[in-house]
Order: sequence, then structure tokens, then C-alpha cells
Amino acid sequence: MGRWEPNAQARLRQAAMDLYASRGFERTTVAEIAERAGLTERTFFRHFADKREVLFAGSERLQELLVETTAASFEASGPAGAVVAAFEHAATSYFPEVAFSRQRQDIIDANPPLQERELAKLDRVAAALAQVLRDRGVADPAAAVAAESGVAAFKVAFTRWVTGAAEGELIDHLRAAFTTQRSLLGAPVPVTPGT
Amino acid sequence: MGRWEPNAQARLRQAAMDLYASRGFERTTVAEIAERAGLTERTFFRHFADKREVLFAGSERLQELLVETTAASFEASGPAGAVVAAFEHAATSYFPEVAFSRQRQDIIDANPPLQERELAKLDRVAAALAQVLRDRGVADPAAAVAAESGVAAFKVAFTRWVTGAAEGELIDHLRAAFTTQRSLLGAPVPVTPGT
DNA sequence: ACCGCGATGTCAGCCGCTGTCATCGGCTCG
DNA sequence: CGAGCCGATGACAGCGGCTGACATCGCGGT
Repeated sequence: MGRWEPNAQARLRQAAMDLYASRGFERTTVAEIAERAGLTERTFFRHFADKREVLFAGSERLQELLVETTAASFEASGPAGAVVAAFEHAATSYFPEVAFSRQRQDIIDANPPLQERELAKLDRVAAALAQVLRDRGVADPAAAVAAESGVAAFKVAFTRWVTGAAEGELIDHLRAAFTTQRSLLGAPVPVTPGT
Repeated sequence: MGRWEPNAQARLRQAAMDLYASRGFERTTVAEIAERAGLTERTFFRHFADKREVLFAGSERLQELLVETTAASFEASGPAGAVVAAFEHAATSYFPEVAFSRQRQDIIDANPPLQERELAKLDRVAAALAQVLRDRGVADPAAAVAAESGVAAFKVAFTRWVTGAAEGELIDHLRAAFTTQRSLLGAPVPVTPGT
């Protein structure tokens, strides 16, 4: 590639993770990250769109995975079933050990700007999944609802998994969340009286 | 209050909305907003936490409303029903005319940072609703799932209402979203095969 | 008349982020 | 083997969001 040390991007990410974990996200400057990686601040911004993105680079991979799996399961499982299948597949094949996810999540949970970015990523996932369903003929309220509801259940499962609120792997929490969702919403909802 | 023109906060908000709409969010500086409002940049940040918050101040009111209504409907309607009732009540009593919401949403849709903030607000709403349910004895996967699913349906309904994707008031889109959600998720979901 | 206080102004400064141009090697091609 | 292209990085200047610290000004109460 170049005449410099290789893996500039990986070095930057590692330096950022270390500093975010030890000193905190806010009190870490981009200049510090770059210096620790043996690069300059300008180069940091050539590899990452902004200071937050370091923690989310690679999330496109999850989205692609979910899109592919949803598309693959659609014919057999229908809209909601395909979304469920996609998340269940990702739960067992995409996410690293809890320990790693937890460390990362601790950093995110401690910093509102990072939470915002995480929610944005999840929203893009929902939009992408909805589009997959639309491309396959699902009309619009249903497509969007299926996608958003799937993401909603995933958020709950992921949170419970990563915080260790209860025993079990991510896939267990995910199945529990989907089951809970079906039983909560499947039951007839009383019509709200006019007041 | 003071010796200056009154309604400083309202003037700042109006100035910001005008400039965001005409010049765009990015190309509007806080100094310009303040000048247009007859104040200084420093004063802007005394009224709004950051440049984005101008568009979201007042969203706490929606959250409070939803929390109150959910709490009030809980006993009669249960977790999911209370959340549904809360959103339906808000849909008819909180949101201004479409035209106003649409103008605001156009600004938000054009700027990723604003979308992130909006998602953050919705996430706080979900967290608050989940807490209401927990306080009333709903165990945790269910509380979080009910809240997040309600927000998911609301997101879809609001989007369709504000973009004019279909006819109808917000409440109509909301009922359609909830109905769609029930029929999609209430049906038995096929078990995903081992492959 | 005096004083406390809250809202605003002023000033200096950090830091995220960007545009622009220079630099340095490895690479291809003749 | 030399010339020149090219991709990755460096160096520098600058804007703008945001904050801390301190001064100022009048309103309202005593």
C-alpha cells in the first residue's frame, strides 16, 4: 500500500477504543487518538467520518447480513417471519463474545452522542429491511411496521443480553423478545373508549 | 423578567426555524440566529443545549403526556393496550396541523444530525414508557417490548401522516399501524429451519 | 436609596472538522 | 532504467459549535 506502517485504520480504531475506555469519549481528542496511532489528526478524518464513527465502522456488515437473510427467508416465511429469521440468524453468526460487546456498550451508554449514532444505525437497518419487503410486494404500512417491530424486539433483546439482565445467549433473549411481542400484541387490544 | 425585549427563547426559535428553512441547517450559524433574534450567540446556548435542540424543545411535553396517559390506561387496558391508548390520545391532542409538522419534518429529513436527535427523543420516550410499565409490575422483557413496539408503530404512522403517503389524520394512520402490527405479529411465525 | 438576582453581553479559548497544497514512495510504462 | 502517475499521509490555515469566567444592567423588594 504505502511506505508507512500498515493497518492505519485498525491502529486508529484500537487507539480510539483504548482512550475512550480509559479517559472517556468526551475527554479524548482526535489529536490524541492520532498521536497514539502514530498518525495525524487529518489522517484520522480520512478513515472515519467523525469521532463517533470509530465505534460503528463495520455496522454496514450487519445491515447487509440482515438484508440478505430477510430476502432469502421471505418467500417461505412472509414479511414478519423473514425479519424474525434474519435477526435470529444474525444473533448466532454476527455478534462477538458478550465481553467484547459489553465493553463497547459501556462506552456507548456513557455518552449520549454515541447513543444517538447507534440509534441512527438501527434506524437505517429498519429502513433497509422495509425496503426489502417493499421490493417483494409488501404494501407500505405493513412493510415498515414489520421492519420497525423487528428492530424494536432486537433492541430489547440486545440490551438484555449485553447488560446481563438475565442468563442466556443473544439468540435466547431474541426468541424471548419475539415471543413476548407476539403474545402481547397478538391478544385482542380493547378498544379505547371515547373517554 | 428582564430589561430586554421579552420572549427571548421564542424569538430565537423563530429565527432558527426561518433560517433553517431558507438557508438550510448546516449553512446557518448560531451567530446568525442570535443576531436575527437581537441577541448574542452566548445567549442562544443559554436557552438551547445545542444547535439542534431548537427543533426539539417541547418534546418533553409529548413524553409527559404519553407517560400520564399510559399510567392512566394501564389498569383497564394492560401494558400493550395502555401504550396504544396513550399514543392514540396523543395523536388527537398533541400534534399541530400537518402543514406545520411537515415543514418541520422537511428540515429534519434533510439533515442527518437532526434525524439522530429525533431518534434519541423517541428512544427516551420508549424508555420512559417501559419504566411506567415496570413500576406497575410488568416484568422486563414485556415492559420494554411493549414500549418499543408502540414507538415502532408510531414512527411508521407519523412518517406516513407527515409525508402524506396516504390520506387521513394521524390517528387514522396510527390505528392502521397498530392493526397491521397485530395482524402481522399475531399470526403464528414459522419456526426457522436449522439451515 | 440600596441590594440581590436573573438575564444578557463580552471575551478568550478548546476542539471537531474541512479545504488545500505539498510530500513521499511504489507503481507502471516505455 | 528513468519519467511520471497515483494513493496515502503530512502540514497548515480556518470556520464554527460550544464553554467558562466575569462584567453589566435594571427590576423588585426592603
